[in-house]
Amino acid sequence: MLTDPSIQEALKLLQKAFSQRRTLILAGNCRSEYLGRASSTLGWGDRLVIAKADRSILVHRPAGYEPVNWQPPGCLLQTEIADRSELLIKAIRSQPREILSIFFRNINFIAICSLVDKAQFALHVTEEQMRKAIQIEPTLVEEGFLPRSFEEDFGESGFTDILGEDSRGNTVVIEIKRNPVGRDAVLQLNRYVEAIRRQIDREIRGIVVAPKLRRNAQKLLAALNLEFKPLSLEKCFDVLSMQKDRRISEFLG
Amino acid sequence: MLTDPSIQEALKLLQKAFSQRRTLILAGNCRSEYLGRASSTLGWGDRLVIAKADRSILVHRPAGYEPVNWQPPGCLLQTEIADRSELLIKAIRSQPREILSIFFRNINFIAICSLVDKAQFALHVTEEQMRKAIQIEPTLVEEGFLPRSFEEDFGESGFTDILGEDSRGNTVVIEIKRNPVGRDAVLQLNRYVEAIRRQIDREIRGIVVAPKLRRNAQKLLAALNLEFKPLSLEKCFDVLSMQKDRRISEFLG
DNA sequence: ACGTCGATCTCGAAC
DNA sequence: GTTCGAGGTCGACGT
Repeated sequence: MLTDPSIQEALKLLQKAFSQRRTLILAGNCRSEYLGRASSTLGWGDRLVIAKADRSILVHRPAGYEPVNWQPPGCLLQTEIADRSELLIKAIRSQPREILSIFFRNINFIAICSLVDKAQFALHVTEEQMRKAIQIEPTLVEEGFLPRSFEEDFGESGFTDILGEDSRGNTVVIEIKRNPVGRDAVLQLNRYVEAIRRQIDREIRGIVVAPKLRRNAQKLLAALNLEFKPLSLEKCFDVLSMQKDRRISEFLG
Repeated sequence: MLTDPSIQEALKLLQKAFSQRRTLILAGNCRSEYLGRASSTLGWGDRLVIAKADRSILVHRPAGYEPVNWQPPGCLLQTEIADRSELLIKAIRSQPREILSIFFRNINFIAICSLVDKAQFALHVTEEQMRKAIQIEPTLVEEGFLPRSFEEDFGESGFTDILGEDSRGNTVVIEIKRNPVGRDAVLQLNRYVEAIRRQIDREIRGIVVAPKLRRNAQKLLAALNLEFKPLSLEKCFDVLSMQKDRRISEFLG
């Protein structure tokens, strides 16, 4: 940890941090250039730079969620003195070829630390989990629904989320979305249904399962003769936690 | 700037930072919970928390480009003591309703600073700029191409990038992509072309303009009777900088 | 407010 | 390696 270091002191510390694969936090006045998939320039201003142990690097402005410049994990991190008085950090990626250069003319502080984080991140109620909930409890779609397969491949048209049959034996194609459904998802489902119609000469129903159907997609859905089944994330969560409880009680005897 | 502060010291500093709308950087051992559009939990580990003056907050693990938890700008930031010995940071957003809770049991350091950054960020050669380049130099599409309108609305099918005519007076629909084109973009163009065919009973050509056409999209393109015109970002950049030079020389007289 | 679309998207999984 | 779809996507722009 250094406060108001000279460029020379900073250089030494950064080289140490990079070679030892430690996490670096740096606040200072800098400008930056990026050249690669696109190109960008950013003039002088106070920013925060974070270089992680996995050799990813982020440049954050004092506002906004997203970094203004960055390089993904695995890049090559270099540092040197530029123009005699500026500290230059270069982050180079080779595939695709991209270079980020950050020039500092003043440094507020540098912090170097070794962070240990082995914890498991768990995100609940994703589309995958909605599918599992339907697998456990097919009536979430409708009474008598019978799932036959999950993530079926249909060649150039991609995948359906669930294929099954309704109580009358009709083929049912299901598209699951965790977010309110717009035209995109309806068209996507339609492509699957069309692809299956080309293969099977039978009655086929297409159902979008999601928390909500957007108003602008309603007409399209009707025009394509598809259906919508509302399913809340809370409901999925309930089904999944019930399953979990059951597994625990089975385990306990 | 505080190193190894007590929970009480940290609390005071954070409350000051939040009320004064300053940038906060904090490294420590924490766990977190998120509930909102989805829900997530993350166990104990060393992480970096950044709370900005615009009341956005990021939680970074020691690896990866993306924050593991976050809250976008404008959220409500609160801090308190939880379970007698833990520092709790709550970040609450109301639309949509989302709550992020971060519990610290140890704090390595806290840095608070006022960052000033008025610089303009300039990103070069986006799709918008490719469109401008074609507007300036229509032969980038083909000899004799005549742009008629840009970003034309076609109701439920969305927008075309450029509408125009070729040298024989045929209507031309153009879809611009800055990245290699896959099936998605081809299908998107096809939707536009179909939508126009429904309105106009004339010969219509659909052209995808992009740096590259992916192999998997070639068959689909041919099957739908659409065309591909390669256009590199460099070429667009040249045209745009030439235009800029011209504007400067016009300005100089 | 909602809807649409681009992004240096990132990330992961499947092939 | 490439390709593809999901994301608490974010952010910008339009209605």
